[in-house]
Amino acid sequence: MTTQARTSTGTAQNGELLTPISKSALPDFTGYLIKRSWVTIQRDLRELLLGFDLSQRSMSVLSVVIGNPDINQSDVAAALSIERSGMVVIVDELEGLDLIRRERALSDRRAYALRATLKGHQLHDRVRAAIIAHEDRIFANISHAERDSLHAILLKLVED
Amino acid sequence: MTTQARTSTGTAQNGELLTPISKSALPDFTGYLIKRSWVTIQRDLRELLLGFDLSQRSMSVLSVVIGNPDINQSDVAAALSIERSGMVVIVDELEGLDLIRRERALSDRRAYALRATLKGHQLHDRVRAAIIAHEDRIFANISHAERDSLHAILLKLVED
DNA sequence: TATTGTTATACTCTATAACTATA
DNA sequence: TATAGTTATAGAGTATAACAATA
Repeated sequence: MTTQARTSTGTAQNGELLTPISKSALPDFTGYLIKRSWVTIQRDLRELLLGFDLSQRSMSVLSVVIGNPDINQSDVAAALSIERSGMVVIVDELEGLDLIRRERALSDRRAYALRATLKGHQLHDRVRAAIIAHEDRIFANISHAERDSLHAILLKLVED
Repeated sequence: MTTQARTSTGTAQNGELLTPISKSALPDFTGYLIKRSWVTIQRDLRELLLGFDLSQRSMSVLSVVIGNPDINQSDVAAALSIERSGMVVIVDELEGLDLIRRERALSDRRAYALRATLKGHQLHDRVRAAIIAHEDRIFANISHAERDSLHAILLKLVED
């Protein structure tokens, strides 16, 4: 059982990264490419949102609340495919930052009617612009046609 | 401050799901569509791999080891963009299932030379076939041309 | 000094169950 | 009975730091 050793280290002598992943079956799977893309994007996005005191989830909630004034927490959770229980801390966070408010729903005294504050709207606009710039960076080396195509295909995929 | 209540419940009277996410800024971001796609794919993939006693990470490691015989743990970690420390439990798991073996590297007594067993190769082939079928299901309602296009664009994106 | 594998730790995210007040 | 919000909890997954053996 003579086990021949590899050149090790992960960086070849010329300084170029050797990525043995290309020699596996993984790049054949579109699902795996989607995962890797998301990891890359997420890393940059997290940094960006940190500058606004936002997490990815809280930005998503803020965006849905702005698009759907007086929506309640359960419906936001359903829209984002997250659990109702997880909404509490996110809404707490956003309320603490004075970005949204929990108004009392008139027709149902169990529920809140979520609404963004002026500050919430203003921050959302700024973050939106920052994310557009971030995506321009991420997709810098693929053409506009390819980018549009990517967007359209993913939209169809997500819509089921 | 008259807060008009919404129709609530998340499912309209006709039984159709109302997804207010389409009324937010989120679907404008390709990054968010990638995230949602990954969540959808991952849910199905997890179930699939569970039937083989594999996690997503352990399947990835098995695949890289098979594609790069006698690779060491650090290089696998680098290829998959995960931490070296996280490799330990994954390799333990794969070794416990008799899918890969930790051989001693000849040239470097600190490192292991990872190699898949016969059982590992056979399982990998079966899982690979199952994932291909899984992706056929996931991408059932988009054309082959679009699917090829999606794959090519994501490949370019991941490669940097 | 630097690197491999390892352990411990912590932090985030997610998933589940149970409770209260309303419906 | 069922639902909205809440709390507590446990499980993943991930990231960091430190250590022993070896380079």
